[in-house]
Order: sequence, then structure tokens, then C-alpha cells
Amino acid sequence: MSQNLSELDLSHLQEALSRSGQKVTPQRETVFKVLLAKRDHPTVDEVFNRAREAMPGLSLATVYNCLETFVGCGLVRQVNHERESTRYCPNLAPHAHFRDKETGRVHDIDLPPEVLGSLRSILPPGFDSETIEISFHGRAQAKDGPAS
Amino acid sequence: MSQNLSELDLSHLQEALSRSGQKVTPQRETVFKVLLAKRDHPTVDEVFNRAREAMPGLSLATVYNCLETFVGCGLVRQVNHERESTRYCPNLAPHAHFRDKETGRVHDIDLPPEVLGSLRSILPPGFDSETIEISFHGRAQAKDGPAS
DNA sequence: TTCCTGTTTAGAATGAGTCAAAATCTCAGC
DNA sequence: GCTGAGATTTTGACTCATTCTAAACAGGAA
Repeated sequence: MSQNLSELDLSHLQEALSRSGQKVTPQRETVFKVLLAKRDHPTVDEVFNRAREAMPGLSLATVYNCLETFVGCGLVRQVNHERESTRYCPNLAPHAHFRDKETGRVHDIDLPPEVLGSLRSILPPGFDSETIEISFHGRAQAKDGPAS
Repeated sequence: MSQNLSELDLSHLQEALSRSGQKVTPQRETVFKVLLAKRDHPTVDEVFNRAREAMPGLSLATVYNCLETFVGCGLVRQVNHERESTRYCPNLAPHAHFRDKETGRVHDIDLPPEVLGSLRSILPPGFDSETIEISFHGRAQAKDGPAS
């Protein structure tokens, strides 16, 4: 539950927000720290509950606002699986997601550039893709450890 | 709005349903025909409206039921994009989806076996994937024609 | 201070989807 | 052709993630 989030991580927040003309507020800091502290793809509700430990007055709407802001300035990615609640992920490296049928956990799967390339190459001319989402669904061996 | 859907298509329905011990009903036929008639990844609401032209008494819940049944017996795939309404797709060949930012249309993108293979290969040992969903998001040149 | 703008808050509203229970259908067995 | 069991459909109520609205708040420029 580290208090030792590197300054570097928080400076990302600072930088990304000011890049898009927005302010660093206590709420945004708190929410961002929650995302960095446990990278388990929490839902809004989970973020809300964790964040309230540090900031009891925080409102759910604000958590929605913060997360939307982060997504908007590229700090965080949304992860959707079927119709379940949206989850949030501060891993900015290109990666796919694997959703475990049994546990519901979401795992990051590293996406090598050549695979990304071959994916891009299947688009016929005229299709200009900004984002690609890849999600696997199945069972993962209980390789425990932090629910990545 | 072709009445000439091949017998073959409808026999798929027949076969897939009885394979899982379920009945062919007028409602299911109607809904299935709607999916085949215009392969534009309709939402439940769109299916509902189209189906009611042929069967005015049809209820929304039944459309949900039918589509769930079809997905369950592998006749149809669900397509989710972000938090938008679920769409349905009778194309069973392996393919990705491209969602046009501007029009909202969803296009099927053919997925060659070798690309599918290279995707599978990025899974670390212990990850056993049953389904893969790939979705692109961006702009598509107005290569008009039926909103594939 | 005062104003302005962006942010946060609480609560109401939305809307896709699900559920429960009654009505209806189908069809095997008589 | 009837009967009864099981599947299917219907209606309407319900859930719940998310969005919206309007009022309070914060903090910097004038």
C-alpha cells in the first residue's frame, strides 16, 4: 500500500494535466495514487472505495470525473469487457487484456511491436485506426501474485 | 429486404437450435431473418424495430431472449464497443471489428489465420484463451455500400 | 475584495439490460 | 382430438452503471 509512489509517477499527472490546461487538485491526486498503488484494473466503485480511505468526503461523481479526465489526457486506459463495469488501467505500454472467466481478474498481456504491426496490416486501405483493443477471454492458471 | 434468404441460412438456425435441444419458433425465425437480411451489426433496439415490421406483436424481451439463445448456440456473435449498446453479428468467420468514429458504423475486418496465430502466441504459458476480440477504432473512408 | 473559471458535490435522471410471474404454445403420449 | 409437461413469450417492474443538473466551492487575476 506504498506511500512511496515515485515523484516521477505523480509528475506524470502534473504534466499530462497541464498539457491539456487542467489543474492538479487533491481529488485528482488521490484518485491517481489509487490507480498506481494497486494495478489490478479496478472499477469505478473500487477506485471510489479505495480513494475514500484517504479522502472521506470524495464523491462518486468526482471519481467519474477524474477518471474521465485521465483518459482524456492519455494518462489511463479504459478496459471494457462485455457489459461489465468499466475498469481502469494506468499501464500505457501497448498491451492486450486477458480476462479470467473464473476469477474475473484482468491481466495485462504484453503486445510486441511486430504483432501490433501485423494487426494493423489487416486493415484494408481507407481504414485509419487510432486505437486497437484486444481482449482474450478464458482461464488463467492460478499464477497468483498481485492481480496484475 | 429480400424474401430470398437461402434455405441454407435458415437450416443453420434449425440445426444449431436442435443441437442444443431448443425449438425453432416463429419469433426466433423472424429475429434470425432480420440479422441475415441486413448485416450491419444492429443493436437490440434496431433488431426489435425491424422484426416488428414482420411480426407486430413481438416483444422486446423476446428479442433479448432470441439473441441470447443465438449467441449461446454459436449462431451469432456479440459486438461490444466501449459502453455502447451491444450489437449483433451473424458473421461466424474469424474477424475483427472496426468502429467508425464519425458514423458509428461497425465494419468486419477479415482476420487471416496467421495473424490470429501470432496473437495467440503472445499469451504466456498458463493462459488458456477461448475467445479473442479485436476492435479498431478510427475513421473509415466513406467507401459506401451496405454498412457491412 | 470581487469576478471568473474550472472543479466538486449530491441527488435526480437515463437507459441498457435483467428478472419474475402469468399467459401461451408445442408436442409426446394417450 | 385431448391432456399435461416443459419450453417460450409477454408484460411490466426492477437494477445498476453511468450521465446530467444545479448549486456550492476554490483559487487565481484584476
